Amino acid sequence: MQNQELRMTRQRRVILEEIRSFDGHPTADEVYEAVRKRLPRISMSTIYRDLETLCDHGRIQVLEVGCSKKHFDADTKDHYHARCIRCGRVTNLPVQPFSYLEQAFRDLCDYKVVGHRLELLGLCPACQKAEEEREAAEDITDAAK
Amino acid sequence: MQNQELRMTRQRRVILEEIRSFDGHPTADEVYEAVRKRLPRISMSTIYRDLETLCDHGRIQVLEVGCSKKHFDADTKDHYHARCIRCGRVTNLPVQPFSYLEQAFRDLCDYKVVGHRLELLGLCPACQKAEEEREAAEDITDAAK
DNA sequence: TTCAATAATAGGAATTATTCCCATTTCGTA
DNA sequence: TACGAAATGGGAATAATTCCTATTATTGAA
Repeated sequence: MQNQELRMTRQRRVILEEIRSFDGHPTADEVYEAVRKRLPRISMSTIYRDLETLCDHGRIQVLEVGCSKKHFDADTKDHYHARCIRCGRVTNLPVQPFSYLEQAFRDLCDYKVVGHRLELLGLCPACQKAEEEREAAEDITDAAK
Repeated sequence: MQNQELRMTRQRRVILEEIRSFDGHPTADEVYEAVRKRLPRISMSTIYRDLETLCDHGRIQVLEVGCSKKHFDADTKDHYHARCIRCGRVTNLPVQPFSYLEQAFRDLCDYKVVGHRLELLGLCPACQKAEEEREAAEDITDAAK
């Protein structure tokens, strides 16, 4: 892959723009919903096909985080992510990847190491807030008994 | 969850035994194939249901590695894994998880951190071997031209 | 330009992994 | 042994993704 010639069709341009302006890293259906507002006739096949094409041409990368959906990232440099265990939101971690880890782990297994992934798990700000409100509501209910 | 009373039915016992004796950490369908040799009438629903039940009771853990399938691990202590990018095989990494990472990353994002996952990516021994053989075969083909 | 070859798209069917539903079976205990 | 609760098997439903195909758009040669 990675041939020069990537036809920048309207669909591909909008997909790329929406991934770039997304707060966090969207899944395929989040890309679809965003793009659909601008190109109402776009189809899910085009979303998936173009996401793959954009990956092949190094314009985006696919994040395989520990959940069932793929996430897409317009920043193609290697970096770590935080993932919300409640809503699935995926956000960048501003740290340089620890390249020495791969060398250090090389002797711990018989794999031919080609990379690593590090993922922080937690509650995103929005879900923390929802959690707190839920707890507050429960306290009121408990107190009323 | 995590109630005392877990009925150790024949199905559950065999599922647990097969996960324990598996080389690496099997997916649900690998568990199914293994268990089926001993209990030919077992159904996929039972596999999934019992895997979940065993998780709920802390007898196994589910590994959410960066791929579409869940893997199951009879070792419920936190640990890191290596995953083969070719065949998907998941194997333990004999290292203590770096607990300090979570504290260190806490200030890098606005998430309420509850854990982290580290995954080494590479080629497992079997896939390395297959790769080498494929390359050797290609060399012969090239030379014959 | 105009036309043919090529590439991309929309829409829907197919596939994969997983979950859900329900009638039947099994188990623990009264 | 018999009853009620829990577990099972089998298949339908769901979710994410991939595949297929007829139609549409684009490119570049005449």
